[in-house]
Amino acid sequence: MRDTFATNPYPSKGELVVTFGGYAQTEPSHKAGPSVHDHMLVHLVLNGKGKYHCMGREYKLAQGDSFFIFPGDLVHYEADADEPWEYCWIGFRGHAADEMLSKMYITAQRPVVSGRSLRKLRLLNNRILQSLQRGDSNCDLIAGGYMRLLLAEYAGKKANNPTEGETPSTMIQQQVEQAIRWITLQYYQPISIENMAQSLGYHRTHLSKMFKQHTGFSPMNYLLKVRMERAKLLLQNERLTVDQVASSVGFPDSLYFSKQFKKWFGSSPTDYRNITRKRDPSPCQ
DNA sequence: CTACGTCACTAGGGTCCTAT
DNA sequence: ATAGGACCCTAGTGACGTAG
Repeated sequence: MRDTFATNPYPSKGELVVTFGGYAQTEPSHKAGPSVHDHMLVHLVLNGKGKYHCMGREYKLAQGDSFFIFPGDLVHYEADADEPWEYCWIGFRGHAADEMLSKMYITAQRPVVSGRSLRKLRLLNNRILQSLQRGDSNCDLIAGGYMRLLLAEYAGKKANNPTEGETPSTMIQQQVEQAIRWITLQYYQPISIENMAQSLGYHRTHLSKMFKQHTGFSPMNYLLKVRMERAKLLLQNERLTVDQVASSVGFPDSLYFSKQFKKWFGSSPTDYRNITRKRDPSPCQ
């Protein structure tokens, strides 16, 4: 099977909507991220090995394992150098998805699921991908249906609830997670770390230290990362000017935004837009 | 020992302005 | 739209103190 990517051309505003899906046989040590997503993602490892980093923890994954990515969480993952993983993924959103996952105890603190039938998971992933590739007016409905079956498979016979041996997340971890949520919800507004620390009930200095210790990023860098990832997505919308994109991600000054964008990605916003336009002339292929 | 606050210092983020 | 320079202020960080 060749590397594949398909988007849902008619995404509804339903409670559980599949937005895109894909398949890839990665190169050795291939890296994705660190990045923040504005939707949920589930990856199923079909073959090989890799590592997934989420909330400051590392998870080693192999065939049959799945990992979830939650909106607003900074994550990265990497294929094994000797046995790079082959995986498929589904992007989805909707308030029901959140609820379903938390009922299964699948959270940012417990993002990995093992021990489910690889055959069934692979089949459902394929069905979702095929329905997106067909791209007809029913694909949203069909993909959404298969997505429910997929989540039911993850729910499985035995719940994914915490085992006794595992330690619950500490107060500090919870505060850092709260700070991350705060940033991902407020990134489009002018944010001061002082304000954020105050609203979370901590001293600015202390919060910065905790944040860096748990995420590897300073709060300011993390905020910048969230903004830049979001800007990259918005730039794919041809109807938005650079100025509009800048103000949508919390930069009142588009000049300063351009500088930061170039510093972050190595090309200016307009260059980036031109490059992606050339590379991917039709958004839903 | 851990969690948190305070202080002082420094790097660089953010803004403004001008030029292209 | 982008680049570059100047300047001010904010954020990051290390060292140290305090409370439980």
